[in-house]
Amino acid sequence: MFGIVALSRATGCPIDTIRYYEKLGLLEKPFRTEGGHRLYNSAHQKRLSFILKTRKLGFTLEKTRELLSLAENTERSCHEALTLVDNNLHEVSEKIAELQLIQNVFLRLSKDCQTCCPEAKAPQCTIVDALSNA
Amino acid sequence: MFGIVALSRATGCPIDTIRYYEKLGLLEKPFRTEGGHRLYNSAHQKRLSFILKTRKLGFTLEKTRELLSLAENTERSCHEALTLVDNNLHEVSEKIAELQLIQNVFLRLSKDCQTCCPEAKAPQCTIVDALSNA
DNA sequence: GTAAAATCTGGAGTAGCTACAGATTCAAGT
DNA sequence: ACTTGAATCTGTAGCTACTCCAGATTTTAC
Repeated sequence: MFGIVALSRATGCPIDTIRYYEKLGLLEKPFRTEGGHRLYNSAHQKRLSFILKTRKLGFTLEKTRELLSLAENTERSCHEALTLVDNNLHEVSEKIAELQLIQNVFLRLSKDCQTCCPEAKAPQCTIVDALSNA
Repeated sequence: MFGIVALSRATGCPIDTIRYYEKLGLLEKPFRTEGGHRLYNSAHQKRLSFILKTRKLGFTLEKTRELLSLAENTERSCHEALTLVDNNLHEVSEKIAELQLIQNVFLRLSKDCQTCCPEAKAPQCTIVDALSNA
C-alpha cells in the first residue's frame, strides 16, 4: 500500500490526473488512512497503467471506459474490442492523411519564403501573401 | 454590407465562432445597424478567411494573432513569419510520426485479434490482453 | 400589420486536464 | 513529546476553441 505520490511516480501520471480519473469513476476509489489520505495497491496501479496506455493511443476517456468494461466483463465479446480498435485505427489514419496535407503546405510556404524574401518586410512576405489569398 | 449569417455562409464559419473571434479581438468590431445587428464588409470577410485558413493549418489562435500582426505591421520582418511556419512544420512532422507509431500498434492489435479470437469473450481477447500488460 | 427569419446578449457546457489556496496529516529527527 | 517539512486533502477556477441555449429584440417579406 502506497500513497498517491508513489502511484504518480510509478506510472508517470500527475497526481491531479489520478484524482480526476477517480472522480470520473475510471479509477476505483482507493483505501484511505484514518486521516483521509489515499492508499493504493498494485491492482490500482495496473488499472491506471491500462488507462494511460489507451489514452496514449488516442482513445477518449469514454472509449477507455468502454475498454475497461470489456476487460472486466466476461459476458462481452472480443468482437466489440476489435470494433473499437478498428474505428480508432480508421480515425488515426485519417488524421495522418490530414496532417500530411498540412505538412506539404508548410513545406511549400517555408521553401518559397527562403528563396524569395531574405530582407523583405512581413506584409510582403510570400507566407503572409499565401495565407491572405484563397 | 451584409449580416452575420451572410458572412457565416460566405466563409463557412459558424456564427457563434465569428462572435467569439470578435470577443477575442481577432476580428475587428463590425459596424452595427440602429437596432444593433452586426454589419460586415469584404475586408472583414478577408480577415476571417485568413484566420480560418491558419486555423485549418493547425495554428493556435495566439499564433494566428501573431500572423495577423505580421500581415499588417510593415515594421516586422518576413523572417518572423518563416520562424513561425518552420516551428509549426516541426510540430506537424512530430505529430505525424507519433500517429504512425500509434497506427502500427492498432494494426497489430487488429490483425492479431482477427486471427486469434473469433468466439472469445472480451477478457481473453488479445487486444484487452495487450493493453493490460506493459 | 403581422408572421417568420435573423440577430442580439449573456451564460453554461464540452474534453481532459492543470493549477491554485488554505487546511490537514504524516514521517522523521531531536 | 515536539517540531518541522513534506505529503496530502478538498474545492474551485482556469485553460483552448468552440458550441449551444434561452429569452429578448430587430429586420424583412407579404
